[in-house]
Order: sequence, then structure tokens, then C-alpha cells
Amino acid sequence: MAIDADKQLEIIKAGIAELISEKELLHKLKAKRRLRVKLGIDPSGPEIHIGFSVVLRKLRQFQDLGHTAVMVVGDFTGMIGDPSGVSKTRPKLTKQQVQKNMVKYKEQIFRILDPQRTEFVLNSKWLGALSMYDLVELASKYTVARILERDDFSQRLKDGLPVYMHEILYPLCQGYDSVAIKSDVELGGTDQKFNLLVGRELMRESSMEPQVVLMMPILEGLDGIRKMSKSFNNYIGITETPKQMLGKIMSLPDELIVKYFRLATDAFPHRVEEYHMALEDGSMNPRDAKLDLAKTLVRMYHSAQAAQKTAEDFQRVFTQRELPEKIDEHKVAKASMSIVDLLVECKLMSSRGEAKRKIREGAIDVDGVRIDDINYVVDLKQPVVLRAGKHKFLRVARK
RNA sequence: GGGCAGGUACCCAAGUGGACAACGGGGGCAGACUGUAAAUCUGCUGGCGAAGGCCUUCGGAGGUUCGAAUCCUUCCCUGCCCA
Repeated sequence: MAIDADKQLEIIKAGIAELISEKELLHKLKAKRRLRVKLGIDPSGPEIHIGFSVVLRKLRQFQDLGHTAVMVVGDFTGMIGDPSGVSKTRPKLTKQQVQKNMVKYKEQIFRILDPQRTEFVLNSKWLGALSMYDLVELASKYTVARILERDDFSQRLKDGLPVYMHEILYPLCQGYDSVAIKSDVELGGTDQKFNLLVGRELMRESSMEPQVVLMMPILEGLDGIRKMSKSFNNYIGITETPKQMLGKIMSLPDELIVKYFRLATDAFPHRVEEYHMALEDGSMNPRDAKLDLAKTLVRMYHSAQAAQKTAEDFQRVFTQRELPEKIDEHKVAKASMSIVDLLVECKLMSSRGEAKRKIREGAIDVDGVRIDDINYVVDLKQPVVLRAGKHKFLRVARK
């Protein structure tokens, strides 16, 4: 390892929420070996979002320092469902589904991680092999009271909601993963603290050097309140189109601009600090900072050109209220159609009832003219531009 | 195993024979205002219909009734207390 331990520690500590413990990490770094840095992923929905990128980016830093990323795919634990946060018991995935999701996962994860220094492992490999005997052995390492002291469980018990037996095994399973892969460091969000600490205990029980636990701050999603997550539908996927990405970021609450810059982008810290100051004292319009944030993210996951173009389009449509440069086109067979049929046919609306409602609400434009008659018939001899709400545009032409 | 309380739309939750497609809140969508921000105000939020209206929905299956989310039977599920 070219970089000395103290310097590495400094890099690793940047932007983190909590480290347990710094002393142990330094000790591991000083040993000058390749550390195994664990990160668990849920194989159920193969979409990586900006929130998860926070922890992935930290992992990438470890890789750049010469360490190994060990991605533990929770195909076994996936059938339990992490009780941290929202919890619904999930259906067990088939091997094929897991394989399929893995392919998509890798494709996305390697936009951030270095494939040369990444291992992928499925935890069904060791968890599925445990016997009842092993399970009892494992379960004897933890008391019910300690498991139940977690907020999620105690809250649910208090609310009279069910807590299932298998759910209380989740932390033990995740902890056992650490034993199985001999992890030196485990990464996660602050909401993972309990699970991460169980890993330490189980490793100690197995006479291993306990893993160091490193937690990243939780990135709030588009609502600005809850953690970014697929289940809250408040996320920005890293494979979304430039337009979707930029649009979502522009609708982000102002208070999160700096946090997003810090945790999700590669913007230089001093520039972020400048923004921070300028936004605090009101000398900068938050919109401009936000647009720069949006462009930065689009550049990271797409390209500088895409960022520039999308930003220009955004200005055109929303600041100047003009049509976007490029509008998707939909072909229809008929020379004229009722507006309601047309909206449904183009999939701009999901049902005729909805289409009618939106027309009554004044949300529909044809060539810039608001339609307020649900019986309106659109003449399609010439292509027309249909607008539904603020940002859905579609050019409709005959086949 | 016994007793009690529950299961209602995306979520929470009211409704306990007809006025219920189902109060209210959250979320979402749309309009006004804007910076596609926040806040605020307004409207909408099962499907079909221009409308009258019709159809599907209140854990599942049956039944009673002119009529059921509401009553009965049975099954499944959850919580609490007792064993």
C-alpha cells in the first residue's frame, strides 16, 4: 500500500457519520494488508439510487486505497426483509430472479465501484447451509431483550403490531455474514447500526478480530424528510435518464442542496463550502446551486454534454415556458380522435376517468391551448403537441 | 387450549342493515402563486358512461334480506390477557 495509514484514515473519515472504532481501524490499516470491506445489498429490486450511492462511493474510496470490496448479496436474508425501517415480509426470490437481478446490479454498481477489486458473494451459500443445530447455536449468542431493544421492534410491540420470529433472526444472519466472509470493515447507513454491531459480537464469539463499523449519514429522498428508498418512491435511480434525474433534483427541497453535494457528488469540498456560505447569507439563488447540483449528478452518471443539454432544455421549458427541444412522438392511426381516447391511447393517462378529471382540472393542452371540454376532438391531420400537467409533453402524429 | 378486541381503498382510520364508491387525515396528482423548491389556497384521487346511471370493492367462502362493509355460519389472519 502506497499511502500510509494515517493518511488513509483521514480520507476514510471524510463525510462519515460514525466510526467504531477509529483506533481499531488505524490498527488494521497499519497492518498493511488488503482489508475486506463488506457491504450488504438487497437483491429484491435491482435499482441503485443516489441514496445507496453514498455508501458505495465510500466503498470506492477504500478500493482506491487498495482494499477489497466484498458485496454480500442478501439472497437468503432477502426472504426475511430487513426489519430496519419499514418492514414487510418479502416473498422468497428464485435463484433465477436473483441471478437476473445480480446482472443488473453489477452493471449499475460498476458505475461506481472498481470491478477489479470487488467480490460478489451470495449469503445463501453459508446461511442456507446452516443446520438447525447451527441455528440454535447462533441464536444462543444473543438475548431476546437485546434484540427487542431495537427501536423498530419495540415500537411495533408497543403499537400492537406483529413481530415475527424470523425477523428477530435477521440481525444474527447479517452478523453471521461478517463471520463467513471475515470482514475487516462493514459499511452501512446509520440506520444499520444495530445490525452492524451484531456482526462485531458474533465475530468476537468466533474468536475473530471484530469488524470495524463505519456508518454514513442517511440521505433524505425527494420529499426531504424520509430516507431515500424505493419503498417510499422518493428516490433518484442512477440509471435514470438525464431528464428524469435533472427534473427530480430540481424539485428537491432547498435545505438538501448542500447535503447532496457533500454526500452524493464528486464536487470539490471548497466549492461546496462556497455554496454553503452563499446560500446561508442569501447571496445566491438556491435555484442556481440546485441546477449546478443537478448538472453535476447528470455529468457523473451520464456525460457533461448530457448535463449541459438537459439543463438548457430545463431552462427553456420551465423558465421560459417554451417547448422542450426534443419531444417524444407517438403515432396514431386515425385522422382525428377524442381527447380522452387520445390521452389514454398515448398512456399519458391511465384510465378514461382520470383523463376526464385532468381535463376538468385544466391540466391538458393541445398545441398550447388549454382544453376544457371532455368531448373535444383532436384533429390529427397535422401533428400536434399534447401536454399533460407541467412536464409531460408528447407529439402525436399519424402513422 | 380459553377469553377479549380487531382485519375497510396506496397508508392510517370512520362507518355497525338502505342517503356508501364509503367521513376525516396522510400520501399522490392537478390548478393558482413560483425558482418544476418550500409555504399557502383550491380541486381531484375504483372502472365504464356526455349525463341519468351501471359495474367491481370493505380478510376468504357461503347464507339471511327487496337491500349487507354492516346480521348469521364457517374458515384464514393479527393484537392483548389467561393457561
